[in-house]
Amino acid sequence: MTNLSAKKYMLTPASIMEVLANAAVAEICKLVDDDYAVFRLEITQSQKENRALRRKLQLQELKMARERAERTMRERVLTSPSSVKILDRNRGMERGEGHLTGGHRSFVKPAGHNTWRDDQPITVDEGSGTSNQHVIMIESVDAEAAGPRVKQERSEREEDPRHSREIQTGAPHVATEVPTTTAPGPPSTRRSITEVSGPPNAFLKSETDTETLTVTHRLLHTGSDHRSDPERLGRGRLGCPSAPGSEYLPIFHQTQRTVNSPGDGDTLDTGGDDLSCSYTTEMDPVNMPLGLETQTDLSRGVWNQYSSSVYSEGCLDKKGPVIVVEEVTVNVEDDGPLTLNADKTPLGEGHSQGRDVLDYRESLGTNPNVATQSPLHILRDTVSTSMGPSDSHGHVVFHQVLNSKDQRAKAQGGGATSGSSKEKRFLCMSCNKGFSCLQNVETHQRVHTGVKPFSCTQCHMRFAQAGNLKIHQRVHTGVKPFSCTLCHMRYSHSYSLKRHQRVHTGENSTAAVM
DNA sequence: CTGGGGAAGGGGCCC
DNA sequence: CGGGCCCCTTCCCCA
Repeated sequence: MTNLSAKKYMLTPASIMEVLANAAVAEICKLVDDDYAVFRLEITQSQKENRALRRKLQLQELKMARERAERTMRERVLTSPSSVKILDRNRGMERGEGHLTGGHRSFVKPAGHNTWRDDQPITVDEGSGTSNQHVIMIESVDAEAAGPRVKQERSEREEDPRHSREIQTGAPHVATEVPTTTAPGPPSTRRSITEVSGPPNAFLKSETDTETLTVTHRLLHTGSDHRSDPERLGRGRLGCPSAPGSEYLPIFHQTQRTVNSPGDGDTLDTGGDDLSCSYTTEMDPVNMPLGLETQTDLSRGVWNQYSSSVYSEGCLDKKGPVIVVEEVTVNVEDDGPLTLNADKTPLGEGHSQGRDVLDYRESLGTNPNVATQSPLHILRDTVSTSMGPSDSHGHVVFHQVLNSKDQRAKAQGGGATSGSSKEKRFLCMSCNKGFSCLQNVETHQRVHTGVKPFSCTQCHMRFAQAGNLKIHQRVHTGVKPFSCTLCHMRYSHSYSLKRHQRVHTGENSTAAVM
């Protein structure tokens, strides 16, 4: 009774849970033990079978070796033949010594044959080794199945990690051959660009490397790689698909978009009767005239390291990754690393406009260079409450990567922390310059990226802005739509006219003195 | 002074 | 109505 009462006393919810847990554990243990016993039985049986087979094999090989030895001895005694002939007779399939390399031996020889070779009393082959017989057998099978060339390629691929990756992914061998045949022609250039966009990893590597890398990249992204799908690239206004985690440069996206943009066509029409200027966004590392030097350096240096996490593929120009931050407090440190309060980023939440949201924690965690090198981060404060968890005390420290132009731009624009900060909701992460709308900051970021999507086919000039290209067209067309009302002077630039008119008004002289 | 490129601001249109 | 995008305008700078 005392025991019972004690038990009754112990039957608290905790004790019940404990009892149940113990029962469950016991049951699980029992199941595990049963299964384990079964498995162990099977394993022991398999091991027994293995041993038996191995023994049988050894015996058979021993028997064959003895027979061979006896025959060899007999023939030696009778005709003193060469060992090669002996081998030929015995095997009937001599394949030449060239294949009997150590590597092949090790490649095909079953590990279990070591014991057999150790026991092998036969040394008749004189150099080839008895184990080579097995090698030859297996090689012959391989050779007949795939051919010598295939075998050679395989051995090469085994040395090349890229090849091995292709093998793993089942990639056609064609992929590895593409780079070797690429010529610096337009098609290859386009393709190279496409690859580049993927990873800034491959960004401005040689086309060969780029291609190879891209192929692998695509293979690794099968099924989810919408970037390589031209139809999925952005077109039109809403053409920039959100591609979180994408690794392709937006330049492609830009290519698709701008080429098909009716607005650009209008621009060309209004700009003149010439349609010579294409709005292609091809990034030709070779032909890229001027501004891309910056991009080249950046890409070579550091961009490629963070591209995958930073770039929103297809969205460099149109839509960079956006950090949506509520009530951001911005502190600018010239050389300090960028840090971002992780709580500020609505991770996993798409932007209300389908924009990519950069997981800054991940980027920073995987690559510290992200913060210091990415010109693509746009910091945006928003009043949206649906953006995910965030506290209202964001603290962002930017790292400035400023070249001379950036400095100038900053001087002009005043940066995010100066001027009409209320209006400038969008910040360039590279120079902290604030912009009133996202489009402007996206255009601005071409300053850092060096992306010039608009190219003139007549002189191969490239421009980051379509309007500048249009104005540039007047160089070729000779159109000077701006004429001075006070003199005969005509100008292609509106501001040139305005500047000229200062001459008439006398405003210019004072400005010059100042 | 002029020619021309780079860059930013902003308006208008469209969805 | 708001946001996004296109395009024009404006300004700066350099050769």
